[in-house]
Amino acid sequence: MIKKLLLLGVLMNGKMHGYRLNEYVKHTMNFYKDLTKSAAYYILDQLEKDGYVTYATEREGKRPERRIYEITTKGKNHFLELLRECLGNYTPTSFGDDIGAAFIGRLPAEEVRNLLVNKRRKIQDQIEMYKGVGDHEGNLQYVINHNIAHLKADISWVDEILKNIGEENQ
Amino acid sequence: MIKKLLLLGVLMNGKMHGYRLNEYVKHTMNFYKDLTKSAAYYILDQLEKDGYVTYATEREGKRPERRIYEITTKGKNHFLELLRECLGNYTPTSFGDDIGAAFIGRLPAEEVRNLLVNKRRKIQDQIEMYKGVGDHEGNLQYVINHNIAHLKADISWVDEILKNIGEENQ
DNA sequence: TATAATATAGTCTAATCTGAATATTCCATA
DNA sequence: TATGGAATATTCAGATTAGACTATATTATA
Repeated sequence: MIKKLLLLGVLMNGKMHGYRLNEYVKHTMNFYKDLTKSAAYYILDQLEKDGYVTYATEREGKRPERRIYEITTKGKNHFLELLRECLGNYTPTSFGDDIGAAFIGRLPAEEVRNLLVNKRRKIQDQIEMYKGVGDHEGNLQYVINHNIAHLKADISWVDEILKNIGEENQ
Repeated sequence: MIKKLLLLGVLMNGKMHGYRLNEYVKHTMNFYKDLTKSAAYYILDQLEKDGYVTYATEREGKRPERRIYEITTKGKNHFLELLRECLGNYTPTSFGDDIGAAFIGRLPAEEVRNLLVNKRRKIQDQIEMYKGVGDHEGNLQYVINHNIAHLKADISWVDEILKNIGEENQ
């Protein structure tokens, strides 16, 4: 559902073929990491079956054929429906790293400390990455800020655990 | 992978049958919403095939048969491996709601405002829910704090957008 | 200029996941 | 005491996903 919204949303900007769509998501909407190539192609198929998009086949030089997807009127309406649903609801997020935290007591404090320092570094790298890309066009800036805010919350969280582990082990 | 860690982790506390495992995750580890009943059964099958768990079939009264799963030594080692991996790495999170935000300009500001107010309320409800459950045993408290921190970041984020939309539309 | 690496464009299979279905028992309530 | 709903316990078919694979073109490198 969210992935359909994503693909329809990109197609709202104009026609695009599958490969380009994937590149676009990968580079411009890089904050969303849950869409793989093949899933995108699969979803485009679904969207086409439901009449939300149509495609024309074309070929450039001797490269493989490609399908230029275009959103239909029905698709535009559907996009707006999905958008309303997305904006008016809250999608609860599961954090995989919570599972590790829940079982943290199963490893010696010393080892946990080292592991968490690594985690912290990787979170910091992500933050630098987002800061590095500079300003995005309008709405995307919201998304970047959102992700940075969450990453900072993660840093604080790791620090809280590190602090607690430190105290327990004196 | 994360789901295997979760199930093995619960089984580290002792034997349990599938149904009970699901109940446990649903109630005690309710911060993790990405494990459905049937997925859990599927993963238990996998774990059994890989020798990480064994099971004994039993029946209580005339209820359906059930499988009591028990973690093996191999399983315990695997659990620790997965735990190290989880604690020492950072799993990037994708926020579905970001997709909506990215296309926010496709709806009139007035409508967006109303929708976001709804979203905000739902986030607030989640926060109350977490605060309502009270103190958890040791490590789970970390996880609850983590989730509350993220929810608060979401509230601030929504407020930021609301503020911006307000200004644009004067 | 041969060779390697990357970009283009998408397909395919096997693994995984979801939601509905099954079948019994327990409990409340009318 | 009949009846409807929740709890127990899992299975199954069909939807979805991930990751490897195909095949050519272009660019970089030695």
